[in-house]
Amino acid sequence: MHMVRAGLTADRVTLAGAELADEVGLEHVTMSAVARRLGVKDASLYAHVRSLEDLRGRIALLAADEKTIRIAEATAGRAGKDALVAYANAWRQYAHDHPGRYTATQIPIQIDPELVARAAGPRRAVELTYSMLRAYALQEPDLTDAVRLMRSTLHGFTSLEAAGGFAHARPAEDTWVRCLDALHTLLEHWPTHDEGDST
Amino acid sequence: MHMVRAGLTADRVTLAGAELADEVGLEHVTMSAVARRLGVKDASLYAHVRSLEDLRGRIALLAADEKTIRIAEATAGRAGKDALVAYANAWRQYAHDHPGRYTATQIPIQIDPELVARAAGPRRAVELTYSMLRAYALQEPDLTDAVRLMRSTLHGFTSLEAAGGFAHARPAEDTWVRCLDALHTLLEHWPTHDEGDST
DNA sequence: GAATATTCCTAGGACCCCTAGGTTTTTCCT
DNA sequence: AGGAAAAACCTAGGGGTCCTAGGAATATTC
Repeated sequence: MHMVRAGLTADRVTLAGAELADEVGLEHVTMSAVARRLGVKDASLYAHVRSLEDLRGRIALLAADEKTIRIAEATAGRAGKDALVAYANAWRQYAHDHPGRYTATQIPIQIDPELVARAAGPRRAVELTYSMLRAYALQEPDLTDAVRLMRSTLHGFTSLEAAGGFAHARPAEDTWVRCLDALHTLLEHWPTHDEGDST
Repeated sequence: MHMVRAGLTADRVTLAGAELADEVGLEHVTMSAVARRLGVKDASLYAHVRSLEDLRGRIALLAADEKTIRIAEATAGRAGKDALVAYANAWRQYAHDHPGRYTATQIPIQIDPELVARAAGPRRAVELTYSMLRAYALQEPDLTDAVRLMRSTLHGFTSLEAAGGFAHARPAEDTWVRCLDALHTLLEHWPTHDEGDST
């Protein structure tokens, strides 16, 4: 007659939501569905998670953390083009392995600031990118611009690829390799400007 | 006593949905909300639009058309870096002016094929990109790769920018200009490979 | 072992998607 | 012009979702 408890926790709820997102897509992650997966009534989740919006934010933070860890492991001990390729591949691979979690990172975020503060992922990710680009010896503000270009390109590519944006004519994989080559060359010959515009 | 009709049509419903998306975000575009905006009961919309999913698809196609037209107008009569900058600015400006419509173009699309066939937007967009890059005299498959890199970078940048991905330290506008410079130089010095890898 | 805090539940309101079938307006045909 | 046919819009309602309020069962703490 002992009713055994499910042992819920904010993290366990978030994880269930993340798994569900990878399986059926983030837009189908609902309170009811997560509750069903955990063998619990939907109302029970609200003791651990403020709202569906909140749950989505937590999934996004989880994904950011996981992605950062993967990139850190992949780039450890590498430098220059080696590091660049490892960084980019880890990014893309994470998006492939966890499509639902990855799309969670794209949503215009409205997350509890207190949560964000505790999550090391995003901050760590920026540091990683900067140190990965160190080999190219760029000076500020070019370094910041290069970081942003990197993130834009990687995010754009994986995002378009996931949405089926590349027709089947040429394998996305081949384009990916060439784009990394191109980024590498670009970073080596970054067009530095004198601050004064000639207009 | 004449009940005046709203004069609904698939296009008018789509437009109302698109406007709503820009105002309150695509995720808040609901059948009921669109119906309210049109002064109509939600059930009335189903005579013109198959479902909410269908409506979202139509908004995405509308956005693709509009964006393509803007880019076409902006790049008309330009070539080389001029054309590149005009193309990219038109893209980014559209995303700024119509954030809801723009995010509609990002969703992994599941649209009625018959609708897609009638919409000239996407096809036209690809042609535009190819002809814009013609000035750089790339040969296939480099041309396709360059097109994909362009789209990835532009989409990634505007998407990250919209999501608030760039901290306030350096104005996004400045980074944007530098990125366009970088893309231009990259396209001029595209790293062509001999087909055989030396491994 | 009793008091307290926590976990999970039931009940229910408000909203949303979508279908079925009826009523009113418009269009079309002769 | 008048009637038939088509289209536009409605009401009614089932089933799902999010979320709150408050109650019952289980852990935890002293």
